Amino acid sequence: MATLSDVARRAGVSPATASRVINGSSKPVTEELRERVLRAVAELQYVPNAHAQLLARSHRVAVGVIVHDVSDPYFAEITRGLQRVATDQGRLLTICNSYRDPDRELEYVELLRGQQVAAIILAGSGYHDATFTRLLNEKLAAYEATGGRVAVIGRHEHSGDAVMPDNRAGGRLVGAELYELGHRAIGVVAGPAVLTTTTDRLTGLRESLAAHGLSLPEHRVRHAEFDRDGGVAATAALLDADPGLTAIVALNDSMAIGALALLRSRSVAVPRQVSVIGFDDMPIARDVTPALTTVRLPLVEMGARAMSLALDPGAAAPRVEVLPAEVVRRDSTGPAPEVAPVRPRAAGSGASAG
Amino acid sequence: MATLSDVARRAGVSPATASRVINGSSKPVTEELRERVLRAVAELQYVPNAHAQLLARSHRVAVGVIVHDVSDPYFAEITRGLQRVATDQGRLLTICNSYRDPDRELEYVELLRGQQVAAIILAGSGYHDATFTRLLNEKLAAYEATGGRVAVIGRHEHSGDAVMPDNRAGGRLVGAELYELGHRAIGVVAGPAVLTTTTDRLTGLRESLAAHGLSLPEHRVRHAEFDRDGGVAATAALLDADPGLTAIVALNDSMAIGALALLRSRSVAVPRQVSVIGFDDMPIARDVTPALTTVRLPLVEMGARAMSLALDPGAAAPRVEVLPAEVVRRDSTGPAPEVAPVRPRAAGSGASAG
DNA sequence: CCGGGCCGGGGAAGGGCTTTCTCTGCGGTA
DNA sequence: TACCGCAGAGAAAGCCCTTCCCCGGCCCGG
Repeated sequence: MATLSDVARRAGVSPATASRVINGSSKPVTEELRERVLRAVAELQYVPNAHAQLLARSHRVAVGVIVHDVSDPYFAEITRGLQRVATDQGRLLTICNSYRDPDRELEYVELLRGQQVAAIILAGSGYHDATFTRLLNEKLAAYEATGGRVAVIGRHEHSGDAVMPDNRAGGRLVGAELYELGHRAIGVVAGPAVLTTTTDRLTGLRESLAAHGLSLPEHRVRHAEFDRDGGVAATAALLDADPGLTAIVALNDSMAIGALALLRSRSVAVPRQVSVIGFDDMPIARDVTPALTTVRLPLVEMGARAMSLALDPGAAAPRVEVLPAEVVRRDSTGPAPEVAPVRPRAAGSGASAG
Repeated sequence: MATLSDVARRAGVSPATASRVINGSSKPVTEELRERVLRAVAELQYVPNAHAQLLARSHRVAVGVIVHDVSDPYFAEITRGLQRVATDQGRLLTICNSYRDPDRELEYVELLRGQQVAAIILAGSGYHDATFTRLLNEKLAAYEATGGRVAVIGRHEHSGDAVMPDNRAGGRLVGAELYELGHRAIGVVAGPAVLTTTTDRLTGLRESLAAHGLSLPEHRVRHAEFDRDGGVAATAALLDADPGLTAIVALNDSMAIGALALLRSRSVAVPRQVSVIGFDDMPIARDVTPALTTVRLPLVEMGARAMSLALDPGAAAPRVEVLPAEVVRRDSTGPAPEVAPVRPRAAGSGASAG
């Protein structure tokens, strides 16, 4: 690789001058030398060594984000928001996928610290795991102690700047929505119990049902992976155990899509026999059939806000921005049927399917 | 930030020894010093400066990939394959989104070069743009000249190692499939004409139709963005101009989903009135309604192969791996209806919709 | 008893860049 | 004419780490 001194030598100037031309330093350089340098750069196809630059420069320009999985639309949207603000401020964004592995998450914090990023953003649910939380907070504290900035999205456990989607309120909206439609036999297709996002949404849902005197027994909540196939599995388990359900709450849209797939495979009409409601409102939600009723979270906005917090010098007190959830009514929910709606697969005859 | 010399000082050893302990060098260090160093590392929460390490070490460990957009499932799948192989070989993957902007793509090549990556992988369609192609090849050549490795996915323009999905054969499969089902009035919802992926698929389609004596007039091909909304727009234009179409070919699945959405909004039954076929087989294809018939490309495999090529020292001759396409029949295609199937929105009376 | 070889450890030279400081030479002012 | 100041260029000191090379002990063999 050509180096700066190669360029300088070829242009017949000192490395200092070459550097000044290349970086557009404030220090003036005569037009002639400037041109000689630029010509040398072009001829040698010179590209500065980014690592050497970072080492020599004082201020850090990159920002890191740790998500569960960018190819999950939920994080893809958040990342879009992060990216937008980062780019606006001339910063590079490094994306790390933890694939929901807490250990990997810890490793990535170290990695990003080693990369000298200006800020670390943690997106995605936290874990109910005291040891992990302590370890993570230690690492983050160490990072912050050396001037690093930290912002989190949707995590209670960190005490600094945070953007919080109102998962609990969203859960309440789901409960209210279904209650109004007359549903009383409600099953929940939930993500891993260890994720705070799961429990927050569930808590909200329970709260609103409780307000109407309904309870949500444990056997009507099935935990599985937070993805399409998890949704299929949990829905199947739910229906097998309790064929009388009239509504299924999926705690995210991916699972809801799995639920729809399973219901279709069992020829259960949605929403005539069973209503399905999701959570997040990812873009594909409007394109499945029936179009998915869901709780919308302002994902892009969440990303953008988090990046702004991370790049802002930071107030003394931690800033927490709570972003509201709202119901988006589409075609997968409807009034509860009046008769037992789901026939067990084996059963062949009987009951009109009004 | 604590530095290596901080650690060394605290442990009462030289930086050289500290470095050896931390990196597990082959040079032996007595147990006592080793422990002192490790304790100091823990106490100071020391993390090596990755940039300094890269500068000091000779060999490059990171690999860069430039995709159009990772949040597009097509690239998400490819990236998954890349990632898997990279991780297996202990390498870090840096992902860059060009958002289909050729200039940004050029910039990212420079950026990755500056980052001293061991290899650059270009995923996603090339462009019909001679100037851009020349510029890109120059930059890549310069990179390769300094020992960098390059592999491309689905691009003809680069002469080195490549993984090529067989887009043209895939196009032919689409044509054959629809012809067999009796479709003669076929419209194409195409991506930007400037992308080679678009033209390759189109060429294949034309070939197979021509083999049956059919032609594909220009007005039955509508170009738009390669995404859902592009699919909506192009399908609308197609149907408005030519209500007699019995089949719509979308040149990728995102556009196909847009096509389905538009058809649904116009109450056109799929596949009874109009068949829809996509391309790529992204995961969501099976979950839309009707489930999408499409041409499957082994996306993850493509990524994995490309990374293997990139990390392999490389033969003298460029290696090109062509991966086959195959039709996945689902529910969005069916026999062509016998009577004119689509009534213009405005028209109210007439023709039975058998 | 002395010299060579080996082992554990440190000194110091980079690696490529930025930036401060220094130096030169010029123009302007008294 | 003498001096001051400044613009423009270069020398060199880092930034933090790795690794080559060397050094001092020790053990062993001659």
